[in-house]
Amino acid sequence: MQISSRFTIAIHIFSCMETFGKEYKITSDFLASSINVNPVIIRKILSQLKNAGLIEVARGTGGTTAARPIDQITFYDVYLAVDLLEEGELFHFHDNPNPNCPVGRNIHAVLDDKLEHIQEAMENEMKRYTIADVAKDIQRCLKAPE
Amino acid sequence: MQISSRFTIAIHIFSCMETFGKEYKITSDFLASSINVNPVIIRKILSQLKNAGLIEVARGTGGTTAARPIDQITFYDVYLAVDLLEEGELFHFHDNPNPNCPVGRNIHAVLDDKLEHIQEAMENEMKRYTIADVAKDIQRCLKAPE
DNA sequence: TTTAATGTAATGTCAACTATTACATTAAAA
DNA sequence: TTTTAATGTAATAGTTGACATTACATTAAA
Repeated sequence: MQISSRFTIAIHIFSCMETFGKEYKITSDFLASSINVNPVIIRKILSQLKNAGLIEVARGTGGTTAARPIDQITFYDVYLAVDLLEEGELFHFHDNPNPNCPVGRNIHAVLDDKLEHIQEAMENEMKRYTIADVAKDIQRCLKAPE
Repeated sequence: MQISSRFTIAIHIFSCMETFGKEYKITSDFLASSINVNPVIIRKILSQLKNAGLIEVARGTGGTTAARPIDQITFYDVYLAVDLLEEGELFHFHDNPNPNCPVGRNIHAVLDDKLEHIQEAMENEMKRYTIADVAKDIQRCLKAPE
């Protein structure tokens, strides 16, 4: 199972906002064209980012801006916002191990902390990257000779 | 999107092999009863573990054993074996960013190494745990007073 | 030859992802 | 005030993967 493309799309959205925000109004159609997915998908993700307090979206007139400085928006913030986990658990544990079996009775207690450590390792690495890092690298690409 | 329960089931399987292997023959029915899923699901996972060279399965007579010392079988080995990733990629990147857009043209190049680092952080943590760690903790639970 | 396994094909249900159409709502601008 | 160009969201659909289940051919030991 892969992590949904909503995550990379969300990063792409922020990158467009940063790169084009001064020149263009950032609408769902504009974004859909750069990202190449349906505008309704974009609006859904924008809605999630808004609910997470990461962006502001103007109704009626349209347009989107970051709700705080982009060097304070980490990959982890975005990851949480687009709602990729059920109950915050990266691993889907099989639901009903047999309580009458010594292993079935204890497997959860024994595994849980290890799985948490793994999830944390991933989340901590996600916290190390910000939208600003991406925007900066995009700028560098644009300035570099083809 | 969560990581499939095939992973925790596989760990459970190894735990049963280690805990009960000397006393019982470890069949798919035996495992299915401890794990509480259909025996065919177990056989599918056993087949994946076998293909990855982690276990040996006896046809006809039945029974399963680890193919090498369990302190040399890491969570990462199991994770790879149960085939959770497409092309080894944890993140599903949106497929067709617009090549005519400066951001769309560069987003992949800019993001890929960051996503790899995140994936690696998770995988490295997975390599730190072995089946032996789990088996040992199960033993401790069994000895402890209720 | 019997028996108790594994291996696997076929089928089904369900949930999530992504796409798409349609339209009510909004707020600025004309 | 009307027009216009957005957003918000419901409804529907196709596709895929997870997991469940039945059925049965194959295997190898007893």
